[in-house]
Amino acid sequence: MKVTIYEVAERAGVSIATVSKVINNTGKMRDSTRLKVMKVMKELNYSPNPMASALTGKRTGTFGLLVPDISNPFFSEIARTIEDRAHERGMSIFICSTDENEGKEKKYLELLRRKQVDGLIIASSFHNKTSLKELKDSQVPLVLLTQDDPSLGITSVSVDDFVGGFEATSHLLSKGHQNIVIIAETTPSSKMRIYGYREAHERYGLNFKEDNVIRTTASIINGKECLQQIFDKEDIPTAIFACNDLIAIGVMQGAKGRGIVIPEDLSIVGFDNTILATTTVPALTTISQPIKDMGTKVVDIIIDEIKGKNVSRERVLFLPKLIERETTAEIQEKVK
Amino acid sequence: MKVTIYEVAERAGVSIATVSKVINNTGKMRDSTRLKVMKVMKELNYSPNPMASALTGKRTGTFGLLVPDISNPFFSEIARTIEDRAHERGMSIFICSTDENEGKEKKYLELLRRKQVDGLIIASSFHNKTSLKELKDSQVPLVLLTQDDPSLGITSVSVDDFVGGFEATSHLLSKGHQNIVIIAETTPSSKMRIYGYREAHERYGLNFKEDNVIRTTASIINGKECLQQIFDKEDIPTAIFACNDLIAIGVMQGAKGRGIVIPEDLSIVGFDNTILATTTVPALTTISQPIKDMGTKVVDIIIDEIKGKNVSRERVLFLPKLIERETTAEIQEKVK
DNA sequence: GTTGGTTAGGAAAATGGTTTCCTCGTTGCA
DNA sequence: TGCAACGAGGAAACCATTTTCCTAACCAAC
Repeated sequence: MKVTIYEVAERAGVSIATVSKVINNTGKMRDSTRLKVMKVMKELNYSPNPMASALTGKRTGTFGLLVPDISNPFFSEIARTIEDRAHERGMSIFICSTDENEGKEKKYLELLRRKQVDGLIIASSFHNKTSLKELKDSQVPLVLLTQDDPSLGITSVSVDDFVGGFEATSHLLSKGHQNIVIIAETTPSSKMRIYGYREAHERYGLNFKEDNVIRTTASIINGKECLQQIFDKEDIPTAIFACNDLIAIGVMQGAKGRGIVIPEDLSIVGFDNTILATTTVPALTTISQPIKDMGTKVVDIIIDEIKGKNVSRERVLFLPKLIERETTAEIQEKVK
Repeated sequence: MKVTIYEVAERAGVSIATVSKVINNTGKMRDSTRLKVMKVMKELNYSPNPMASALTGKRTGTFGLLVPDISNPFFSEIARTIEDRAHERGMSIFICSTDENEGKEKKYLELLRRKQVDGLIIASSFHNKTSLKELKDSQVPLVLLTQDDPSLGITSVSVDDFVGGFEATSHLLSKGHQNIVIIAETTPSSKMRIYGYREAHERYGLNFKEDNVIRTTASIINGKECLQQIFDKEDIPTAIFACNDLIAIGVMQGAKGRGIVIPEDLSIVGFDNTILATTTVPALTTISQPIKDMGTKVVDIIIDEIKGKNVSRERVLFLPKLIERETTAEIQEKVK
């Protein structure tokens, strides 16, 4: 039922080898022949079977995208730009949500290899560095997204987390806050944000307190719990820098439950600038990542790698930007 | 470099035919043979090349999921449950965002056919009924998700939109609202919600006014614009039923810009119960769809169809549920 | 007119499986 | 002991391509 290369060949009065050459634009032949074949292909609305091509070693035209969780708005937003760019460039993507779980990471990697994806975009932060190294050594075109571990020497595109952490913290410090808690994930990018937080403190001549660093994983509920935890202690902060919007929102909800008024009693800065940051009341001050640029760039890079260009490892860092909305205020207001 | 069926056959001292039979669990053979082959497969960590299998007419183990926009939280949440269930059952998915755009729908359909997906889950509401019919006739296993057009006679799983519209409106009516505007999309499911809205009015002995139906497409900005539009007219409603959370949030933002207080001045009900409904302040009263159940069910159905079971057309309707939060109030409060 | 160099285009192997017969050895029964 | 029936496993065709040689035709030059 599907039209094959044989039918095209027959109709055009040539051999399948010739048709194949027309398809791939290889080999030499008379223009008249090429044109004739192309005409027939058009007539028959023929397009080569990707499975068969893949079998003989050609690309599959697909790549895998590993994210922690596609239902997390940050990742669904970036997935969308990746999807668009990929299709623009003739590729399709398999999306897998790993939940940052080692078992799933491994399983999906296995699966994607079997599907013979041409490349891999990894936005899930492999806690297991070994498997990442293996992957790198195994020749599969590979780009890290949203995480940037210099020690691995893998091409990556991400936001400058250090700067992001620095900006967020500086913003808070500039408003007079001195006791700022940072709620971070256990990922490398969070680590860099913590360094930025630390650096900002130093610039302001303040000491970095290890106690002010809380770790959790990204979810609203976790953010809420952290808030509880923080306010159950005696040393209550005046500001919180949450390493992503989900956590920030959890914090906001927790605060509301406790009758803490934002930003008067507590300033909050998030990270990612997802759609969620615009829908809260008060709207969330957050650090924005240039999602669209990042998605586009990462696709372009992986396609280059697939095509064998650009063998040099590249680390692309986009600049984050503070989006000031309504969850941060001068410390004085509180004193009032 | 990849281990093939030939190597397995050689190591096990059998022919590739036998190995194939072991893989597919077909044919007769001595248990000892089967075991031996299985042992070798394990040793070599062999798994069959899906491309080769697909070439010979077997399934590819993939299916396509067409959604309007994966960055829309409702769809990313449902995509996640679909993804999980699909992987559980050994399938992978290609996700495509159509933006409800005819050109893209067509393009992606074409693409997915070429990729020889085993089936299609369509959550994007094809305005072009013809191509949906063609699809249906073309034998590809097909399930509609989130939309349910009885006239098409295609297997579908969705929420009972009529009931949803009815519940949302009844809730508002029961709170004393008499002038309720409904902001709907131009999709079949919105149509059913409008019917529900209408039915609820009739039950309350109220007339249905065509003027109270506003149409737009799903986005925050559109919701905002609708609010403007509504309040620029002389006949101002006391409640708005938005056919999805995005629009509802737009309405809330628009209201805030105009100094309209929710729910005192205006009650709002959304639809979908996405994560967004929980993050607004006040939290959005909305109609929830059992996303997890729907995602799981749709995957199970499509797999049944792929396997050739369940040829009878099935229409699964899940019951929506009103989640009362903080954006709806008794009309009296306003009078006070 | 023969030789040699190009070139267009084709034959066939290879890719990694599935599947349809076949064959051959064993068993059951008369 | 002889024959049919059956069960285990293999040979080979097939799926839709790509790719590597080949071959034959053509032309120029000697």
